[in-house]
Amino acid sequence: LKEKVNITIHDLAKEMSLSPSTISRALKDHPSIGAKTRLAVQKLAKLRGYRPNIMAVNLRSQKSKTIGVLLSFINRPFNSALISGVEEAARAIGYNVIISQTTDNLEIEKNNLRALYDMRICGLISSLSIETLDFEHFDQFHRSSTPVVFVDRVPVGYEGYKVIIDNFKAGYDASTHLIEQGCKKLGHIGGSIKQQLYKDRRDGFVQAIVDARLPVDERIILNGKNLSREEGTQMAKEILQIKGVDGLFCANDASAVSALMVAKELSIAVPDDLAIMGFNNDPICLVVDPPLSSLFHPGYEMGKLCVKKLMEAINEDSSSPKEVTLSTELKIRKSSLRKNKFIHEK
Amino acid sequence: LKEKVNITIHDLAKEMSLSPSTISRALKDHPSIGAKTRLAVQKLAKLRGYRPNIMAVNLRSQKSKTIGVLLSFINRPFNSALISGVEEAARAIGYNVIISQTTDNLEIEKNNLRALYDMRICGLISSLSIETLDFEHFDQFHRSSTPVVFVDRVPVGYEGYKVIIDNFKAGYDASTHLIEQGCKKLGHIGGSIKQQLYKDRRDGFVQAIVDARLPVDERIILNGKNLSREEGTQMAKEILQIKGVDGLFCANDASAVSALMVAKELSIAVPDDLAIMGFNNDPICLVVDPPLSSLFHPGYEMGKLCVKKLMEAINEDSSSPKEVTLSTELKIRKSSLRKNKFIHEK
DNA sequence: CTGTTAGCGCGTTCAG
DNA sequence: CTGAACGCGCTAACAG
Repeated sequence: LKEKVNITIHDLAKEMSLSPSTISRALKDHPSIGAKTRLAVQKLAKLRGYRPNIMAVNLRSQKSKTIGVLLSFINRPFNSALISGVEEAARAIGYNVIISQTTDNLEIEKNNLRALYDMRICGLISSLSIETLDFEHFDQFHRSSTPVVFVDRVPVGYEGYKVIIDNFKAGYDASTHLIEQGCKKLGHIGGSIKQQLYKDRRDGFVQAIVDARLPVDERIILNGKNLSREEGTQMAKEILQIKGVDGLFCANDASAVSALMVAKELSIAVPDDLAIMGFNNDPICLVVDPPLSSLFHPGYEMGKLCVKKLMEAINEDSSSPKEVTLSTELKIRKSSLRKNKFIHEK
Repeated sequence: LKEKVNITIHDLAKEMSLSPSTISRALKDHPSIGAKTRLAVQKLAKLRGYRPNIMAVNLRSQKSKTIGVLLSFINRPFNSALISGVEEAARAIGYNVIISQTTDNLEIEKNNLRALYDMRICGLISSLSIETLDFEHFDQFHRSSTPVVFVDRVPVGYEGYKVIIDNFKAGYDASTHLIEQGCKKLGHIGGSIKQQLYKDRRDGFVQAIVDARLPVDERIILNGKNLSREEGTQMAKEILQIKGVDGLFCANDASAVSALMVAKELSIAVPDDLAIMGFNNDPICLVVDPPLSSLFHPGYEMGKLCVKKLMEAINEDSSSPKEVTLSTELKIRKSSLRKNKFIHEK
């Protein structure tokens, strides 16, 4: 019943009394094929609804035109924006996208990486799981010359392709903004120091305080594990029980929102008694009350850029730098705005 | 330099002075292979790091162990939760997941569907683009006996696999709740009536009003196009300029949040002067002020269930029904709670 | 300009 | 229990 639903070049060849290779060449505009046969072949192919068998093409060419994406959780605003950018850029140039999530578990990361390797993906885009400290499970790709682009959470000291932001500068800028708004005693809700990017945000934060000749108080500079809503609540409570904290820089928006809520519970006025900054600029920032200041972290653009870098690697185009640092942008909203309060963003 | 990074059964065969077919059989525990050779082969395979070439396996077996997912936008809370569920369930049984987004554009939907077809995916999970009214571009999968599971936005009158919620009931329940809270004049911000699910939500809403012997006022029952934040703002303004509207049921959370903001601008007290209900139970519901009541729409679970249904189709297991309707759940929060205000959810 | 041949790596007949 | 041979569908080298 499911007869000849997928026709092959052999079918066309037989029907036209030509050889399969002629069909193959005609379909891909090979110069050595005459215009009349070429057009005739293409016409019949279209008529019969011919579609090349990609599994055969892959086997033949030893590559798959498929990009693998590996990251912690698909359903997080930053990650899903990243994937969206990857998908759009990849699709536009005829590549497919296979996704894989680690749920921040190293064992799953290893297993899924293996599965992607087995699929013979032509390139990998990955952000490390929070637990990942060594990276030898990525070596299989290097050994088989499959390009890898790391994004966001990247290995320390890695020399290959990277698409990142300047986390130190972002942390510095965020804190400087708080200081400019008159904050004197700054706290920090940070992520796992296993990941360099959280260290960098923290270091930038501390440097800004030092540069402003303000005191650094280690009791209110905390680092968590996964920066969940719950963890944010806990850390905010811990920080806010210290007297006089008037500014708070959080390494993601979820924890910043938690801090906002804790402040509300404790009847601490935001921003007047406590100015708060988040990180990522998740959609959530615009709907909390007061709207949350944050650092725009360009997920979608980073996704598109990852694909671009991957193509440079595949095409062995070394004219561009392997490491790209995108700029973040301070999004100032009410949660941190003590002066010039007329500034208002929808 | 990239010498023998991928070893094949031929390599193993040569090394062990056996034939490739013996290796092949030994590796998959074929009963006709002796225990000693079988174990020896498996040991060497592991030692040499043998990995089957999936492209060859696919070509040989004419199938790919890859599930295609096609939906509007990856970076929307409901969709990314769905994808997350699909990925986890698929990965657990050794399937890969290819994603594809239509950006609610019919032409892109057709093109991407074609790309998925060409990949010879073994099953498709799809939610229709908002523009999609006829579905013949899905026929290619039916013709090639590739199972399709529709989810959420499903074709009208489709007889095959479907994973959905009861949108009529959800709309009815939402409105009934508003009525129970004392609302007398209910407005509705609805989605595109091109999609049955938005019609159903609206119909349920209207039915609840009728059943309560309250008047139905068409001027405050609107249907939009994409239910974006902006559209929500516009429709909310239109509805709230009619006097006496004291309840509002919105077909998604984005538009409900917009309505909340419009109410705030117009100094309309929520919930006392206006009770608001959203739909989907996006994370955003918990952080707006007041917290937004909504209908829990189980994206993650629906994703897992889609994979389950796909497997039933692939295994030709017809013992389960093709259509599954998951139940939604009313999440009552402050935005709609006029009575029993002590109820409180974190 | 076109046809023939060979092989990508695997699984699966059919022989032995 | 094991091996030889074949073909999945396509493309590229080698003829002519």
